[in-house]
Amino acid sequence: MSRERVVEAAFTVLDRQGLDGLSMRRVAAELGVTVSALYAHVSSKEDLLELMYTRLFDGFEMPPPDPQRWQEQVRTYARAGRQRLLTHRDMARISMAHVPFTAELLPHVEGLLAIFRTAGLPDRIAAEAGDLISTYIDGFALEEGMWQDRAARHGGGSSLARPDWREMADEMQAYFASLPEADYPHLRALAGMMVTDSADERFDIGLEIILRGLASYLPDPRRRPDPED
Amino acid sequence: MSRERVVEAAFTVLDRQGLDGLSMRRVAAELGVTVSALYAHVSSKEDLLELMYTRLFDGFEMPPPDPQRWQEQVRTYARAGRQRLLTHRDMARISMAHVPFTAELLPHVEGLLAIFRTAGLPDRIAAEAGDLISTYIDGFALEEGMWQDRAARHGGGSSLARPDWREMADEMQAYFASLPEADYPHLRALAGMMVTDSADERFDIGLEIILRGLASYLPDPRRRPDPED
DNA sequence: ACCTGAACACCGTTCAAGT
DNA sequence: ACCTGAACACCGTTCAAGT
Repeated sequence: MSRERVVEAAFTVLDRQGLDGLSMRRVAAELGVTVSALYAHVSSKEDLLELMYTRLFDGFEMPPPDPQRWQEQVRTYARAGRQRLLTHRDMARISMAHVPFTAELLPHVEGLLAIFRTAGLPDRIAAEAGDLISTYIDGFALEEGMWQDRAARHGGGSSLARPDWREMADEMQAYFASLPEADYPHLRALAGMMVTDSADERFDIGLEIILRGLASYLPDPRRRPDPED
Repeated sequence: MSRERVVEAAFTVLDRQGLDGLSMRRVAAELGVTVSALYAHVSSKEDLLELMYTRLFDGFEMPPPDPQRWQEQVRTYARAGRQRLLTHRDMARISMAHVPFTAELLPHVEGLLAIFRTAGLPDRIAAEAGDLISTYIDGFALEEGMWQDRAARHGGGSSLARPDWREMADEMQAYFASLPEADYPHLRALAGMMVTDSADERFDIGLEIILRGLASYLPDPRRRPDPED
């Protein structure tokens, strides 16, 4: 049956039932096989989850570091990372529970550190930068997934129905608008854009904050100047 | 028996067995009671987890925003957040699965946004900044917890034994040092500080990167100048 | 080499029944 | 008002047995 087919079936179950509904028994059922049969190809559920995690990086090559374009390279890496996490339900939760220090994933870590270090960032900053943007990618995708789940649950009906964003956004708007003005002036002031801004925009803004912070550590003033407010 | 006692017992079980070992049955056993008895005080396991999450913020007041000291206020908030997450095992995992948009937690969100907005950050940046540092705190504590678990498992013996950091660090050092020099120059160059630097230092460095990024959006040049590399 | 069947030690949740 | 006991529909993992 091969490891590959087990992983594939696991992704199918994951997309249908979510991580909480991903059981070895359901994966086996998806393959038309008994549960115990899985253990010939996979040593445990955790092993299977790690295979799924590793799968995420398949076919994604790190570019050779270009000091002149380091910010653009990081942007590309981060956006691709988020997109990969969005290809399967609850994938961010799986990603957060793992660390890329395995043989297959180390080249990616090395490639990211290469970008930071050849850009001229101090070692201590470069060492932390990798963790920082990885955490950002996972964390953002995790929240995104939580809102999608919530919208899907509210939107009733079959689990195949895609989330009803309109209704969800209106509901959040109404909630924030209902808060006492005296106690929540800032939350009310920002509620609009927190709800209406697209996730892509918001992702890029957070990314830009981190990139500007990193750029501030460059010895020569290659840092981006425009403080467009 | 009261909700309070149930939550307390849940924390006891959590610290002993971790989140994966936290079951309603064990919480009941801790209280000397049948499982079904819990459902008189708590509507579900998810309800209990949410109570634990909310508990984390108990007794933590947000300071009135001071535009002159906004960076220090954010540092204090972030460090306190991480410390709270470290008071119980796997607490970061519980935190990441929840969103602070409940009645008890909204004042904290408001307080954080207040600091960013009165500091003079543009609204779009302020709106994203809250998520960004919350994600950073949770993500950092999550990783920290994973290393602690790994160290505890490696350190054999009873589950009460605190992790053997020395052994763990040496092992990681050896692992990185064993990587082919040609393929992993940057990882090898940074391995030392990734392993030896204290978690407190590393947390502050990541926090500083974010703060510098935020500061770059201030209209007036209150941004911190020193590019100490 | 690969799969089945049965078993073990667990889960969260519900609900009638007791006090 | 609070708890028990039993039941239901699930889990991950192991292991002897079959082909």
